[in-house]
Amino acid sequence: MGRGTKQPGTSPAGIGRSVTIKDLAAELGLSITTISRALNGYSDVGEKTRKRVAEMAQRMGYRPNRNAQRLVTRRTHNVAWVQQDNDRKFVDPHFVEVMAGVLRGARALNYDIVLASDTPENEMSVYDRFVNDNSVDGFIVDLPRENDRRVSYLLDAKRPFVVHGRDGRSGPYGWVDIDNYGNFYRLMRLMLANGHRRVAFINGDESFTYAQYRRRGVNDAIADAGLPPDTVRVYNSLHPMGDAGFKLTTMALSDPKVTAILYSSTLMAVEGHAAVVRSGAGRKLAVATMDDELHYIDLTPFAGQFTTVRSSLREAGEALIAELIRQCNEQGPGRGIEIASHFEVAPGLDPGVLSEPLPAKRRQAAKRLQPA
Amino acid sequence: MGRGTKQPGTSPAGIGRSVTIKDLAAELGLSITTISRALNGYSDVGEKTRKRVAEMAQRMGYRPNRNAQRLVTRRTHNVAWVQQDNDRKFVDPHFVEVMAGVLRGARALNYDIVLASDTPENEMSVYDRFVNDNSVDGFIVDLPRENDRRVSYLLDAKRPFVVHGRDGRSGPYGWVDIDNYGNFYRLMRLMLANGHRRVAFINGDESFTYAQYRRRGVNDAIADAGLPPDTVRVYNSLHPMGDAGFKLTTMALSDPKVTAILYSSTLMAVEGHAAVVRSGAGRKLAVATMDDELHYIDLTPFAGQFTTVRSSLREAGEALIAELIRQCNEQGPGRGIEIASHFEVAPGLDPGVLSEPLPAKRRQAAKRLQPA
DNA sequence: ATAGCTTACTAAAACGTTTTGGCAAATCGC
DNA sequence: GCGATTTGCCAAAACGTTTTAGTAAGCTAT
Repeated sequence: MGRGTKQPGTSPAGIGRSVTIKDLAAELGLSITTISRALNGYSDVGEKTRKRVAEMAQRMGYRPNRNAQRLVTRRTHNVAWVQQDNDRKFVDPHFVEVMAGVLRGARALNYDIVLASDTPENEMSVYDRFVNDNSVDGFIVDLPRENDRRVSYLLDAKRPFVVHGRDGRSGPYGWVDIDNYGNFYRLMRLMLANGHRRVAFINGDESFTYAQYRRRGVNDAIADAGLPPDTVRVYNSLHPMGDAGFKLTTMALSDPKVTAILYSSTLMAVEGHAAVVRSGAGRKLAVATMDDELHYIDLTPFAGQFTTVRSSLREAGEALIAELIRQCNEQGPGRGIEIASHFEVAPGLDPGVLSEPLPAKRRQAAKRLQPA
Repeated sequence: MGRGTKQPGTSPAGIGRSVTIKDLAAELGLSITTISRALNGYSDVGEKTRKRVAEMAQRMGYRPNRNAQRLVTRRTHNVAWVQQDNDRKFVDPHFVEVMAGVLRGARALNYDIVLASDTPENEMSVYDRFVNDNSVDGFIVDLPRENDRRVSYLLDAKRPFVVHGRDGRSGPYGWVDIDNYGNFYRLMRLMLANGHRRVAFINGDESFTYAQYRRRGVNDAIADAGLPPDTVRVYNSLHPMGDAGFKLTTMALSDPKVTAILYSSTLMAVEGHAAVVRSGAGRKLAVATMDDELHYIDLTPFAGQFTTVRSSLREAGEALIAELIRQCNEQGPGRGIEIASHFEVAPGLDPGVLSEPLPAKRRQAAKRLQPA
């Protein structure tokens, strides 16, 4: 046979054919059109027929072939989540919390998540693939940097997407975020109002916007109180967690004037606690932390010792997928959604200043990184 | 118009059509057959033609429509991972490590992961959906229980799948696992050889097989040493982490005879360490833990204090996807793959007994839960 | 009774690939 | 130089849906 042969080895998998719409049509003596329209709830199918079709579909175990549906409707009911695979960021356990929310929301709305990872050198190629091969309807973008390339790309490609966090640009796009700026502005103001004049701020990696917002909140609170910039001392944990909490806390405490520590993550606060206990013989410290409600780490051993501002990463996940699917259905521009945060002040501190609003000139600071 | 209308509201999304194989054919004056075969590396296309096609595809930005391919080939290049959504188990951060490995392997082999969650009451319906709607080629099953229903179902449905862990059944199926039994047999034997006669074992949830294997390893080591069963005292952490480590350690230490603690997870060991420090004023304890190389928790603060047996969850993830894809391509039964573990013994302990093999009668114990 | 409307159905086209079964021209063996 | 083989291409069918553009039968209003 002069038949052509293929080099790359793709062949088996996929079990024998299953029940199709055609089988139903044959069995019921109806056209496939009617079957399809009956099953999809169109009004031009008689009640009796619809019932007959539904019953037969049930009886024969009919399941529509998703790929045929996707081919013709150009909708996949899948959305993509691309994880950075660079050994450092990938493993952030916050991811799991957000994903839990996304999955829950997706299930409720009949979507699935397509998860993939990129290579750090070649970040955009995965997005490029998904944008062009019709395998997803939209995207979730996590951990944005300032003016994130992924956001630019997806805006350009006019694909639905939602960012977890904000990338600081001024144009409209879909995002879900907490008020990082406002939370840290308030946390810092709380410390200042309680007399602390040397605060260690253990922030995350400031190449990500969430950490930039937080830092600006802290700095602005100091400026607005008319205090010198060195009232705060910033330490950056480039590793999202791990030793950072312990080491950075030890470093911070080497300055004997420090009376308060602000953590950008609960896990670091917990790790740092060991350092506090170890080093500070009798030293009294005010500790505050942004607590993302990591579901698997329990703070009860530290209850009453930390001031926390909490928000739900699961709620964020559910909002992400809901907004994304809304965009898929309605087209139109993405919307921004802010997730609420709740303060819980440690007993020693006077919470008075927390209820005061942010100064008018700071209202916009929470939204953009660059001046508009 | 008497045209039928639809009740459920599905409509937009999906940008205008893109370059198809037909466009290429028209542009080049060739048939779509030739385009397809050129692009897919068949031998019956001339070299010149193949080059022309490849160049034009590149130039016009052609990307095959995955859904059309999937429809006709019955292969999706997607595999499913279904997470339990029950608020307790979902958030296990070990998941992230395994997933990182799976994603890396999937990328290398040109697959994507479809992630979904189930409802606890209705566990099987997601599998049922994926098995019947042609949206995935195979499955990854995590955290098996004894004679896991998911395994039974997928064996029945004759779909490719790989279990992370073993479900204890005797028939062949695909799995990737560490030697939980052997590791804990050895860990316990090490403690006994070093004179410990009252050991607290803080195990995981024994409704999962990994914890059952570990417990059996511990029990058998005691039996083989001719010691009474109450040489070990088992505490179960139903919550995979969180307060468990702290609370259970405190409980365990209330028995003053305890001289060694065996942890089933590094995170619990780390949490427990706080309890050890707090309660045990000068108390000397040997601590050993199964350390799954959680990438984001750094043990350097504890280096030299713990005996650990480590294995790579990433490696497990990569093995999972590789074995799964092998099954998809070759059909045939699944294979079992064991991931290596490495011991690191704390300075105070004599490691002598570690190099000795397991007793012959125990060789099979690592494989099955039920007697064959 | 009849024009027009509604109800309940359908045949055929389309979605974008891969695969099947050829076929004409070029090359080879002798 | 001639039959057999190889090379390089193609038309058409198939995958399983949805959608378009109907139509025939029954009902309604006059």
